[in-house]
Amino acid sequence: MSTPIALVDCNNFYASCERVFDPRLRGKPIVVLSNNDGCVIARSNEAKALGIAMGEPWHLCKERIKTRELIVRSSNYTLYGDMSARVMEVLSHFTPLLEVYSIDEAFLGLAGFENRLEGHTQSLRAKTQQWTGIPVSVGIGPTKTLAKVANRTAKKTPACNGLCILMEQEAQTKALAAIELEDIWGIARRTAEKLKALGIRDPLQLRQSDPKVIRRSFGVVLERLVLELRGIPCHGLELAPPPKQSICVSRSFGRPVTTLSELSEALSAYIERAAEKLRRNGLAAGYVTVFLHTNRFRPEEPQYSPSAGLALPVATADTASLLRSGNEILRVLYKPGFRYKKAGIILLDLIPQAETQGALWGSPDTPERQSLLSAIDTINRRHGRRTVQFAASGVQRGWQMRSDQKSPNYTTSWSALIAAG
DNA sequence: TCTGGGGTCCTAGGACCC
DNA sequence: TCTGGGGTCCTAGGACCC
Repeated sequence: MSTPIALVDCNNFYASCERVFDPRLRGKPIVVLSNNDGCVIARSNEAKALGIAMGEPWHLCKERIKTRELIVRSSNYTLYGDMSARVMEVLSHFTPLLEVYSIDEAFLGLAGFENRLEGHTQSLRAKTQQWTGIPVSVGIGPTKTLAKVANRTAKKTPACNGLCILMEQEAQTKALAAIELEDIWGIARRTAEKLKALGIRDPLQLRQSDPKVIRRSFGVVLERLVLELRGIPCHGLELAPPPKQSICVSRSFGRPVTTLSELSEALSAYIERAAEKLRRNGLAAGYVTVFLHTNRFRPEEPQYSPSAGLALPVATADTASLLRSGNEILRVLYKPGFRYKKAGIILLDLIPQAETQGALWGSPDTPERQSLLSAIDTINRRHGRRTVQFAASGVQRGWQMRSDQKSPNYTTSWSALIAAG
């Protein structure tokens, strides 16, 4: 038998968190709203029973649902993050093989528990509820995809008592027969439409289809999904969180914004937050992207959704540098005459801050500095953006340079560098 | 009037290098 | 000097997830 993988998922996580801190909410319909109280992002079972959909715009929902019972909360991510950490801590007592997959989900490797899956897991559920106040459901299968299916079955089937085990093919077939293509992890509307157009209408047909054919039409992602449905693991547990590749701060505006100065004010606030995130993670960014959006829910209005990026001469976590670059991009993107509804900043090319020992920003703008920048730029273009990690020791005379393993030619000589550039 | 925010991975094509 | 193949990088866009 293959190693069982469990998916532990907190039930109605944000709503359950609110309940932990306000027990009067128990048994009542609760919804939690997104930023600007824009739309519904969590619902208690009682709210689901009222027919409130995930992601439903709140302004439509409150027109429709007239129940005075309905309790509404704005989201409180600090609280949810804290509760999440507590839940994960409890789960770590039940296996060393723990992958924190999202704020409310974890994959657990259950090697060694094959003969007592049910007892071990029900004990895990009881302890999590007892120690954190958060109810969880568990699905178990030989692959992550089947564990996801099992978890969904556990939640939707009261007789499951919060636990569904799909280690045998017969049980897998039964569970897959009861769901739609769109219920499978990794399949959303577009892919489901395309599959159905090719005659693959349900999960069992997908499981039977030829992985190589699927790969040609849909790519490697769906090929792996077919294999996972057959019980062949393609996605292992990631026990250590992978390093961040990007940091994004974006917001919708409460009302449309038209002027450059208002956009700049908003964007600058986002950049400051992004720079704080960078520093908190001990990272520096080498590339900055800015984007704008008009209101996509107003197709009758002129639409404009530009974005542009800028490579920085040296990776930095300095707020002032990032502000300068971000606003420079914004001035290029901005066109008057549009009603902007959203803006954001994305920081990319993240490297550990320890690798940038200084910055060129503070140095005098001499011709020598210009030729150094241009030489580095050329080398980085040729060998990859991060080939030359630039380091200025600031007060000391001259510049030092470092290279990472990608660099074929390591040098500490500036004249050699300029010649190479 | 009112419709979230923060991510990842993959693909495809062109540029460039060896 | 010519040729081809293989590889990486870059960018934009699509699709999906929680």
